[in-house]
Amino acid sequence: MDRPGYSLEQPQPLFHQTCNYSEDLSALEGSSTSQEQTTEQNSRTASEESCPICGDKVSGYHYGLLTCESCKGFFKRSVQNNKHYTCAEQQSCPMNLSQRKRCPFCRFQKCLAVGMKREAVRPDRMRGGRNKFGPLYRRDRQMKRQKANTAPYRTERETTQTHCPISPKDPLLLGCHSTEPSSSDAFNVTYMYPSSMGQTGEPTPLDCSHRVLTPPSLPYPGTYCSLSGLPKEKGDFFLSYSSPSSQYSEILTPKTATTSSQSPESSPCSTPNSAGASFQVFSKTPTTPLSPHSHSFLNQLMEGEQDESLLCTKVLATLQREQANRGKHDRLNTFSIMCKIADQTLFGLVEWARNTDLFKELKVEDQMVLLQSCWSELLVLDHLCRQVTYGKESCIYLVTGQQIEVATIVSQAGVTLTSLVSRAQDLVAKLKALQLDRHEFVCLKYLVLFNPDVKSVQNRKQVEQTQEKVNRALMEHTQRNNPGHSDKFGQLLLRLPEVRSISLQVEDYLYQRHLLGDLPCNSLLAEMLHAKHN
DNA sequence: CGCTCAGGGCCAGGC
DNA sequence: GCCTGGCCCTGAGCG
Repeated sequence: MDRPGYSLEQPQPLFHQTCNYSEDLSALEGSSTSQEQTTEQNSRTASEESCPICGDKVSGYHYGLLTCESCKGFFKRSVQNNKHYTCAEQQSCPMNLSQRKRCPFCRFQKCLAVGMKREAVRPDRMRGGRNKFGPLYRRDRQMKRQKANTAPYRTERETTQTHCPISPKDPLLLGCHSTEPSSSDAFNVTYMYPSSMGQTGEPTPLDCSHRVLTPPSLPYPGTYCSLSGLPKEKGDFFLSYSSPSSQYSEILTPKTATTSSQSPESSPCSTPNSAGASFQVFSKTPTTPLSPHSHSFLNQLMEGEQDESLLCTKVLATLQREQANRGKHDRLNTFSIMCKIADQTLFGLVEWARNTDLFKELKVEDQMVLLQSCWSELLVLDHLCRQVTYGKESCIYLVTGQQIEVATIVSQAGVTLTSLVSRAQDLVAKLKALQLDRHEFVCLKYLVLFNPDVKSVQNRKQVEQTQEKVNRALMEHTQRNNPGHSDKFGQLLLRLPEVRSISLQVEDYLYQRHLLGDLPCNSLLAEMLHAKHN
């Protein structure tokens, strides 16, 4: 499962990515005033940084982040002219100075993936002035200045010890610099770090310059690390996802089809599509051209896909913040960490849904009831897809890039959890056998989301029509791309009741833990559980 | 009120 | 004829 740009031989520690824009700034010297220094630092910062899309020289902030002049122009033209590109390859074309012109599709996807904002392109084409991101740009600069000012300290830390700003004993968040597992480890977890982590693990809103996004999210294996906080008692372990402390109502309500002024990419939690690369492992991506209709519709469905590396970055950053805010003796236990991870993932899924054009066409009330109905199924589907994509047969692959041996979980978890794990693994095996590809996975997500059978949906017909449309697209896609496997479409649909069943079991399990007071309050996960049980 | 700087327009060059 | 990308213009916001 080699992936371009990632060495399997030389695992790098977490947060090893350095921020090249600031490394040498500490060496600034002379008699300049602090203000002059700042200006100089800023100009050097901008001029020395490379464009996160193509690596060219950055010319300033454009549409949300520091980019080169050419990507600025490309992005502007693409948005202004409402371009719809297609990729002749596997939607994972290399993007650099010499190859950026080859595939506008991948270039545009990367623009979105690194955080360029469509809404920063003015619909009225008015010239001049400042956009609404001004304050963000300023904050970004301030943070970079801070990084620049602390460069010597940071560099020293990087080379002497862990790169993790929090407790070096933190089992889940610690970079695996310790090469030997602690003897008290309950589980050994193979760490596979994302390359896109910032130095501090705190992604700044606009600072995408130190991210390596495409090929994205291609973690590399690290050394073994411990999960010393793992269950002392059976059942103190939960398998899948996590979410942030944001309030559900806040997340869901602001956007409607007509009032939304933000494009999908504007959301701090949206993770625009670069899934093409994330799914390279399938390599069974369409080789037969689709009909223009289903091709464009499928592409539309794919557009809002989350980028795994960004999600990973966000989840890790949230976990680190959480741990950093806690005392040395107040560490999150494993179950809480898993809940946080699930909470973050769920947050990302809600963002995904909210940002899809089809979903935005629904009334907010319908959006809410649909999400409240299917959130756990989306989580399960997401988990399954991650396993199909990255997971080894005997391991559970977490969104954080970590792997946990199934046997270890089974040996230490309670009955319910063991059952959940094995059911999920069975389903993973079936999906692997079916050679699920990313288009199919996305269609399944839509089918789960647009469920006309949900009670109290007001515009049932609209939901039904969307589901039918996706259904048709999925059927056409599977028929075209699997001529020798005429029943793939039916087989895929047959997996959905299993997903549903597992998700109900997950909900029950979580609710039980919630009643025991194990579930972190103030989480989207808890809110969703409450919404359903009320 | 002048300066900054990010978005828009223009246009030569390349394909 | 379309796309690219470098350069310049514009003007809101800030000090």
